[in-house]
Amino acid sequence: MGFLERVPQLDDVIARLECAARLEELQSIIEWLRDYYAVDDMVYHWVSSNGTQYGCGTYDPKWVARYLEKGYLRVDPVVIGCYQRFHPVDWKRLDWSGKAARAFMTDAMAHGIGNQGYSIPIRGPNGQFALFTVSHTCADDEWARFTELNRRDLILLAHYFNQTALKLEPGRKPEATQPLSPREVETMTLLAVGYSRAQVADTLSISEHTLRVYIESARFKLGALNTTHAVARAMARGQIVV
Amino acid sequence: MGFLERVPQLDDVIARLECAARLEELQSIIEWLRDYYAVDDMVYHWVSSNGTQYGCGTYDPKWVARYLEKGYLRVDPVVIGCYQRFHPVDWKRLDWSGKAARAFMTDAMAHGIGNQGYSIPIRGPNGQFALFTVSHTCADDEWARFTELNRRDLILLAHYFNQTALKLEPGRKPEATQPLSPREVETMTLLAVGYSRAQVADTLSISEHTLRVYIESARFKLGALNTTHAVARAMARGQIVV
DNA sequence: TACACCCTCACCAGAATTGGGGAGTTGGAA
DNA sequence: TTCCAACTCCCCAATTCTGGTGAGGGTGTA
Repeated sequence: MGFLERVPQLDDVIARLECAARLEELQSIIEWLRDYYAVDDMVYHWVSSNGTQYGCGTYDPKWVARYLEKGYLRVDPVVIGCYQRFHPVDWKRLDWSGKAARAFMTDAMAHGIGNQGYSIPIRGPNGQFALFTVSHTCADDEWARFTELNRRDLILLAHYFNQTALKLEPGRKPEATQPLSPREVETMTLLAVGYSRAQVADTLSISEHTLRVYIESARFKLGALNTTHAVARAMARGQIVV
Repeated sequence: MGFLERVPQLDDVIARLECAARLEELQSIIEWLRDYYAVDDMVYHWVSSNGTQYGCGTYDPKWVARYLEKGYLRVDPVVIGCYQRFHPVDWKRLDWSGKAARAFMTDAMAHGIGNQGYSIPIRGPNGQFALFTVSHTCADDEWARFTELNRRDLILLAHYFNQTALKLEPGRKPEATQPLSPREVETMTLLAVGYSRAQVADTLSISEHTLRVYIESARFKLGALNTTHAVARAMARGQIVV
């Protein structure tokens, strides 16, 4: 029935990804894929809401170390650009203006990063954000052909890499997200869309005193220091929909 | 090179999706897919951050109307469950306890919704959230075989449906996201992690007066009514990373 | 050279939020 | 039944936030 049932190699890779019991295994899989596609580099990089980072890929370790040391995460136009969009994006279409971005690019080039790149952003609840990137050194038209041909492979691979990485994420369980009660959810939601406490209380037809109890209890459950923090956490954890 | 280059039918559907110039075309494509996979129903449903909803699919219009009228969006365990996870999920694995959920299920059954279902959540920045769902009436083992076989097709289709829907979304352009200055980003970020204004000013080594200017200007740029709203918007739009 | 934007600082008064208390009802779960 | 969690209401005082206006120096672009 399925479109894809006749592609044993994709099946194999996905099966290997799904069976992986340790994050280290992803490294060998991604190296295999790099060779299969005959590109310079292939990288899966994931950032969770609490700042945890994990990555596997074929970048020069020196470049990875420098990237972390320099805090390039907040400069890299690939990360910034992908953070704000959903679709796979060619590096050429990103915003490389700005002093910091250009300095970053020359530094990357000096460390052997290819002039072409294609990155697939992946998002999940709890502010999860991951990138699956392919990079290469070649001419524009050759790169266009490559991405056109392999886009769908890469989307699927990005998805399964992320699935496996999330499954194996070590610091996942401790975040025992305490569920909010319906009233607390309503309260947080209305606060997140700009209502003042008085307006929220009015909207929910309860007294402002009662409302404060909800804010307090939600704040406690979310481990937040103040109302703004509580709303931010509730959003980041996907407990409210704004 | 690519794993998938030999699957012309998937190419065709994706090409049709990418060429679509109007949301109505998605409807005929999804009907075609429903027939191709020989399932009861197939639905793409998307909710944007401003509450806009869009859907196309093969559900009975009466059920869709009832769903909207009853506000089932906030009751439906499929939506609630998928909102908090990233991976495709079988309906059987969702939490159907709770009075509201059970009432919803019997109502859905009465409207001819299948007993089996498989939903793929899709997420983007700006709180975008979409669901691609396949539903059918059959036995558990038959359904397990179906999902096992077609999971990857469905992931790709979900992706391309979402891509097209976002591209065609009418209320998308007006959201001219005004970029925040570095200081404004720092301010919003620190507020989002629970710092008080005094703490933020201290951390940034500026006076609290200055800090207020940033908050005010960020609030203005974000079109926010207060600080909490500004932080929520900055987060939802991916302008700060918490 | 303008112009625009960013960063920095200041004043003031009113409005809103916050941190502690305590207490009663309801409905579902053990 | 008993217990717990959720929902509702109330007081008070200190702290914090908000809204408006003004002003100077730096940097980069047109």
